[in-house]
Amino acid sequence: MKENKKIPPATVKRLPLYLQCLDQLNDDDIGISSSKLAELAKVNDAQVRRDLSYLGTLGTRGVGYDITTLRNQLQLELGLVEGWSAVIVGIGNLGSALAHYGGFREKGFGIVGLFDEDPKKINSQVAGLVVKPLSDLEKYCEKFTVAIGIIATPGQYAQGVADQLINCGVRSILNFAPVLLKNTPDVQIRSVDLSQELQILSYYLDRPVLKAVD
Amino acid sequence: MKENKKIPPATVKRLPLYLQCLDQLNDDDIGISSSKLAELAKVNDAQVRRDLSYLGTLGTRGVGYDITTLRNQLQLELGLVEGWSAVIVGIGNLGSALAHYGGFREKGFGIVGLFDEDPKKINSQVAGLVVKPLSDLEKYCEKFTVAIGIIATPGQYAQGVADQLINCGVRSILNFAPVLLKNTPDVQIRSVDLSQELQILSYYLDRPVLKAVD
DNA sequence: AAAAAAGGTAATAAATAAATACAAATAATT
DNA sequence: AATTATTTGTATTTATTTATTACCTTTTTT
Repeated sequence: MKENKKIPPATVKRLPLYLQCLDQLNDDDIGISSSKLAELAKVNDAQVRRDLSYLGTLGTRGVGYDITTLRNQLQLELGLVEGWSAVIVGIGNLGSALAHYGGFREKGFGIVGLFDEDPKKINSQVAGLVVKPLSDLEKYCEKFTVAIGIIATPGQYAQGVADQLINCGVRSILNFAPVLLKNTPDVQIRSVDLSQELQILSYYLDRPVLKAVD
Repeated sequence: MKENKKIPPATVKRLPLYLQCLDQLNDDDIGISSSKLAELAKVNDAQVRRDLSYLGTLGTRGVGYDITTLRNQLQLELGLVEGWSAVIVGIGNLGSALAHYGGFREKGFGIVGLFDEDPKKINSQVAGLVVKPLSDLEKYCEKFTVAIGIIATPGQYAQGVADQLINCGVRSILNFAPVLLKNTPDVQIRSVDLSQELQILSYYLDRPVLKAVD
């Protein structure tokens, strides 16, 4: 099942998970079996093999998967070797936390700009970058070919910021503001709503036996 | 379809979304139809009706849903009126941002304690609370009947913290550390991995036509 | 009285996940 | 060298979950 680029969304969602599991292994481990990886990722072992088969023939029968090869292929498929540039808009507590978050750079994403409209924040330094006004956004997007916009503004500004980002050619948006952004063709939008996550947990607080969805 | 408490996980996940959509309406709106709500939440209108039917017979045929009733029922079902207490462990940039985040209190969650092991952070004030060492966790959990633990530590400490939380009787955990926590019976664990979200976006950067899963 | 609007729900379709099975390749053992 | 055990890759089936369609009922409007 090679070369066909239609990887099911549910599989795509698990690929970063597999990558994470590989990172948790000992440095001296050289190979891993589908059953071991399945155990770490808490999924079925046949599912691991099926998921990975979408990336090509990576394993060796009777042996397992070479960890380095597997990691490389996962990174390649996820586009983590392209060195995508990202900007963060809204440098409050959350935006600032995101700017400091090491996990982004580690995975190949470079934060190249921080933006805010608050005069008190503009020109201040956060995580080694100078916060700029939104009017500089277009300039930055051109200069750094920004691929990803991260929105961490209060809800009421999020749609406006999204529009500006899209206008500047940004095709992927990760939204932390607690609002639903308008869909735009050819633009991928993912939203993480912290309080919604807590609300889902809250539902299951009364019902500890039930099983939640990821 | 009343009284039966088996609401499908996919539906539970959408309930906070519906609540959010209601908040975006004008104050003078009194009622809403399933099709209007569906438009706001970007789902199918029959789905809205089916989802809401799990909460009982809330609407009126030919009329629609009364917004106040709907909001109350959603909050009730999600347990947002119980006033759950939560603690945050790991007061770095992200933990600090979470402590300041107003959305939690707004939805009825009270952050009653902040914990960290770094001596430089212990006894410092963050968002009006004093950061305490983990050794105080048990005391707090008893005193405030803490229901939810939020983990914002570096990955390597997350499992240990989770174990301690569970040990103190906490039954729900929201994990921001980039690791998979062990499953424990009767404990609900939700993980938000910021870099995984970005990785999923990254996959679709090359393939703007495909549709991602939530 | 008829038509339009809107919820509730049964039935169907689609997507996802899980399980099974087995051929093919490799490694270990005898 | 032959046999046995292991493990991937994949086809097939089955089950489960989720989403959509269709239609009936109730209410409001004309």
